[in-house]
Amino acid sequence: MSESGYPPLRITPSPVLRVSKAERTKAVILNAAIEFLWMRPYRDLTVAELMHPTGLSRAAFYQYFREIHALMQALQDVIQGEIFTAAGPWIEGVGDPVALMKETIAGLVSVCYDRGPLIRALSDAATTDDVFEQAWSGFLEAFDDAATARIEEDQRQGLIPDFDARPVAFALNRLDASTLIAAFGQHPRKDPEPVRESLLRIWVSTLYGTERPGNDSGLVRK
Amino acid sequence: MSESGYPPLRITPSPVLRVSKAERTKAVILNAAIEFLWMRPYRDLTVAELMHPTGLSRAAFYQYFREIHALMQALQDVIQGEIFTAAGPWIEGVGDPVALMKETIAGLVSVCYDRGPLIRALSDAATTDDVFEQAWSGFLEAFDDAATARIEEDQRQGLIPDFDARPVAFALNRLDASTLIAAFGQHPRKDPEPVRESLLRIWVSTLYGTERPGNDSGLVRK
DNA sequence: CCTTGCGTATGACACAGCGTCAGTATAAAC
DNA sequence: GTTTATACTGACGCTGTGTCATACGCAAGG
Repeated sequence: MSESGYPPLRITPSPVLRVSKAERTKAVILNAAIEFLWMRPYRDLTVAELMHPTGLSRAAFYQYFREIHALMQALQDVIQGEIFTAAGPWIEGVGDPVALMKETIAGLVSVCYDRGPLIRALSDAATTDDVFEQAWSGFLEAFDDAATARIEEDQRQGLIPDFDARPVAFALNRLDASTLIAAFGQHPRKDPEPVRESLLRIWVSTLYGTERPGNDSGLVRK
Repeated sequence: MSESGYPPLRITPSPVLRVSKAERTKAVILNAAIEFLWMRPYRDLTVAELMHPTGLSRAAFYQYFREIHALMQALQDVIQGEIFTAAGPWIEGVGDPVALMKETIAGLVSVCYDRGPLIRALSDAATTDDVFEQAWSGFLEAFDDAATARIEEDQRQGLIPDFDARPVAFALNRLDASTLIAAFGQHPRKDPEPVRESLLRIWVSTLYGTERPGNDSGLVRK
């Protein structure tokens, strides 16, 4: 996991040749935004301040993004991918669901620790524009769908008790999002280990029953 | 619970006589804000639009509030009280902790349903100003302290398994806050019943163990 | 009935940030 | 080296903020 003080992400538009100037400049702006949002909150982001370190004019920004939320959208696209990937094991995996859960939570905590302030910026930006708010909650809802499906599947297999899956999935996803953002969204970030343990405890207790002693849950999926 | 379409809260400065004009005018502004935020998001709130229905000028606003976040602070003070009261049973109560939990969650869901859009406005406003952000997270942290103390007390009595209480309390509080705001923060609000059930399920499974059949948990506090 | 005084309210101002546009510079194509 | 397309810019008008100096209105005192 990256140390505080340096932004952990860098947009590089195709390492191999033949990239239009436009694409390169867009990446420059995106990286300036990442740099900015790594150290300072979204509310301080203005087009002028964003563009200053690039040496380009304020107006140049509008060549590449219709407005600041379009830039946030681009940032979301990048981070969204990382998060989906991290969540993969429990969502799609086969085998002991508690072990998969463990893996997924660990991955989520790791990504959110590494990207914390950026993710917080996305979440903050979502409250300031109705279109981008849609995009952000669309992202969260995609998780609701996935978790709901996973829970219902495990209910069919008798691994999870019978309850209305969607609102529980909804609540558990909000739990993750807001806990991770609150814990890692600003400097200094909290210690990730207790966060990981708590989230794991809550998910596992809620879905697969409480207090499993060993590493092996005794449950197997599929 | 109040029906959608009408703001559920009204500031009335001392029903009995002898109230300065200043206090009355302040209440007028506060009520205008409540009315506004009941139907429209925080991002649309401007001083001009806020003051228009009061018949007063924009400048008059600054006689009563240094800026818009001071008004939000005043709103927070009102709502914070309601929420603390609702949470009382589990935080301070004596007896079966699962029953108390049930009561507390029901109270929280009820208040947040009734005040949903206003609470969301507070939470949105918190991202746009560093001073008010402090105030809002101070409110949440007060809950962390209370829940941590409650969990540790129940751990001492052997009602809750031994784990690091604070991060779990932290996570469960973020769970409540963000789930309730996401569910009831805009029109149309979600059906409160499934939300209540899910939150209860998660809290109880995590703290007092899973799957208690009857109404009586068999546990007793104190 | 007319002043005086104080609390309340206002129009007008300077400032910050946004998004646009007509026009200029620069790179690419030939 | 000229033409053409692309990238970039300064300057403008607009919306919203927060702060003045000034005006209003109404009670108490002359």
